[in-house]
Amino acid sequence: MPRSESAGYVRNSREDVVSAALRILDQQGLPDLTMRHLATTLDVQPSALYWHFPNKQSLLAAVSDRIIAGARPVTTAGDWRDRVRAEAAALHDALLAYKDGAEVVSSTLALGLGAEELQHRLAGAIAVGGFEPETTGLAAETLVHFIVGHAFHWQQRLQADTLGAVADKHTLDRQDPLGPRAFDFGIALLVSGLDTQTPDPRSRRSGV
Amino acid sequence: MPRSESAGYVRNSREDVVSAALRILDQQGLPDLTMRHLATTLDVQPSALYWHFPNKQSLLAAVSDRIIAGARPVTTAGDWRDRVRAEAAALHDALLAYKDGAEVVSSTLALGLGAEELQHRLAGAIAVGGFEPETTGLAAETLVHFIVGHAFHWQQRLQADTLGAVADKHTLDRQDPLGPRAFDFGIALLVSGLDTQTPDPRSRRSGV
DNA sequence: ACCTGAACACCGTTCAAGT
DNA sequence: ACCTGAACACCGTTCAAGT
Repeated sequence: MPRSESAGYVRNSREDVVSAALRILDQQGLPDLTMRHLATTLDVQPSALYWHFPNKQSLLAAVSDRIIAGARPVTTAGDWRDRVRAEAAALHDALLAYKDGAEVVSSTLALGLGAEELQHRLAGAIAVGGFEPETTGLAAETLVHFIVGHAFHWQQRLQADTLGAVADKHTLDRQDPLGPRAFDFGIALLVSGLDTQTPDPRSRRSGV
Repeated sequence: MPRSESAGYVRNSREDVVSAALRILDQQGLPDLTMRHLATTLDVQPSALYWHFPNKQSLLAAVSDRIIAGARPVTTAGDWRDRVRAEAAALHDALLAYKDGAEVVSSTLALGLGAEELQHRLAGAIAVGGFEPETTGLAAETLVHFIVGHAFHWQQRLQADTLGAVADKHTLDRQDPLGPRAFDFGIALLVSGLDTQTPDPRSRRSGV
């Protein structure tokens, strides 16, 4: 919350701005997250935002970081496969926790402006399996592309369904009856593909 | 090319508009692909574009379809694994053939407005392996997310490097020394994960 | 069948100045 | 340390009308 002091205007911290941006994102969506709209909800002129951030893209990067930081922590129980699955699920849920969250993170990630924690958490889980650092990094990158791509796609379908006034209750299931299963399947495919490279063949598993 | 006839203005077909859009995309990039700029290059008022497309999003969907249609055909030689790898490589190259191509296709795909050929081609290759239709569809979807996500990320890094005036010639390799290998690795991971589910276990392979 | 012309309701960003 | 005020250079989209 912005603290008002002796100045004749509201004083916001950088974190206040990010919080307000997240509120707009969640309640209205990315198209309504404009610098002007954001300024209005903060009771401030649009130009004031440029004291906190050099441009909109870096504001979105900060928003991305907060979305990823919201991913629940994961228990360290189980082998590397269980941990990868748990991290993947936690990050997936974090992307879905805010409207258009996956899209924001997707673009920030592509621009290389943030959200590195996504990859770090997955790499940490994979590393438990004792893979080569290079293999670990490559596998984490692959998982990131899948997780973000899936969440982006899924979130859009959810919203299209919400907006479709005429659509009966089963439209969503018909256009992708595999919706929720697609995520588990993709993760299973990647985990078993990685399993194929386990440094210790004695612990290798078969089947998905 | 637009044909001019007896009317007092240029007459463009829908395909002329898409071609002009692709030219802007490739030469200037997505941020410069505005309806107003596009109209200017076609010697037309912005409002004229709305006779061909209901909005910008559907124009971008048509652009996406053309980008995907540009993917080279693939030989039908080899088993399903070879075909999947070949299709994946062809689609990857098509996404990279136009500046910001992956980003355009990514958003179109998420919005469910086109680019279905991407998934169809991959599903066709996977189907050669004789998997259940549901498995085939899920695997194709997983591949699409990875391919598009990787291409998007990679394309942005390429351009960031091009723009970075001060960056020495090895900046790109340093920020992702695994760049070109990441794609092959991801595809290998997915193919071997899928291999794990081969209906005929006698043809199963091990190792990546 | 395809375009003009004019308008509406917006954008992101800069910069000198204020407190 | 954080904001105002005013401006610049843009956007996508609509709609009645023209040929």
